[in-house]
Amino acid sequence: MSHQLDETDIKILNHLQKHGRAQRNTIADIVHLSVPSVSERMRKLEEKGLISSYNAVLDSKKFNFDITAFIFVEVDGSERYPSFVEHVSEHPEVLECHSITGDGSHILKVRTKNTESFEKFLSLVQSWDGVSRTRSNIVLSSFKETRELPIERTVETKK
Amino acid sequence: MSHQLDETDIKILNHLQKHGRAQRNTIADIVHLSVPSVSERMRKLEEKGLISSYNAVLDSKKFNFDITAFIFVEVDGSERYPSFVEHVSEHPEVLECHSITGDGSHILKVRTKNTESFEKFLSLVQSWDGVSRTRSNIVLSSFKETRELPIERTVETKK
DNA sequence: TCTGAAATATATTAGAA
DNA sequence: TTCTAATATATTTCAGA
Repeated sequence: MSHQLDETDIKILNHLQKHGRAQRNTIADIVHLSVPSVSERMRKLEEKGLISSYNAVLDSKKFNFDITAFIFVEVDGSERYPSFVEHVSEHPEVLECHSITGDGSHILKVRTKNTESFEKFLSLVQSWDGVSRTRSNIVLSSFKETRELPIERTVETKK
Repeated sequence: MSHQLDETDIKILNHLQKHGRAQRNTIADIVHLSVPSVSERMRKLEEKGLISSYNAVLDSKKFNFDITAFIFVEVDGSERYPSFVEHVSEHPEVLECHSITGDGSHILKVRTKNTESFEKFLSLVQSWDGVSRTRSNIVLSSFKETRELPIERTVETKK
């Protein structure tokens, strides 16, 4: 099944990607539609699951999360992947967990308050069943960090 | 300067991290305060910059973004970092760009529609001044992907 | 800071084109 | 799908504790 989105839907989505709490009348002005029309479109976009969620993004620095790191993990034996992923999901300091091609089977993006808590978490990861090696890259500075998708009019969406 | 957040602020922030468009009366019920009190607290949290932004998160799959990859880039000579970062910032397929410790000077998180567009972007990166090497890890599957911070009551925030 | 009541703004529903 | 008008909700303002 394939959704068809027009220019207006794209504009609405692009505005919501940047302004998640935007009011319907603000969006109505932008797309030159009435408020009920915008409401109806938003409802459909949400219903179809095109919008996964709305989130407030907090300022990491102001909450004293000083360490961001990428950890490459080599988990030996794919039969151990599920238990690894389960461990990961229990730890909120893990912002991302992906299985990847190339060296290492998984990459984690981790955020902690300081080097001490990072080191502690790293040790924990290394203690998990199947974890044979890790390699960490600590972030020194971040220039861009977003989840905004570059969607366009010509984009055909599916499923 | 140091902010002092109480249990109620934390609850509000945690709810907004998961439900960015939550209404004030819903939050008021959760924290057992009146709506004006919740409004006032939200206003302050935003004003202090603790909340950086509110965003709608779109479903990558439904928009046919099939490729997510991490690219390690080695940029030779730190005097070339600024031009590299500038290039990066012009490309919306780059979701993240960080300078890091260890091998490679930067890591990019990139999202494209398909392998073709990824390959094209990778070639472009390799053509930028100062880029001497890249190493890519393509994401096979993602188990967790969030920007939610694990904030708690005891957290002392600063600045 | 908080609350409740009033005023205002925003969102939803109904009905027609 | 869209609109306008009517209704319902939500938010803000403000007086008072």
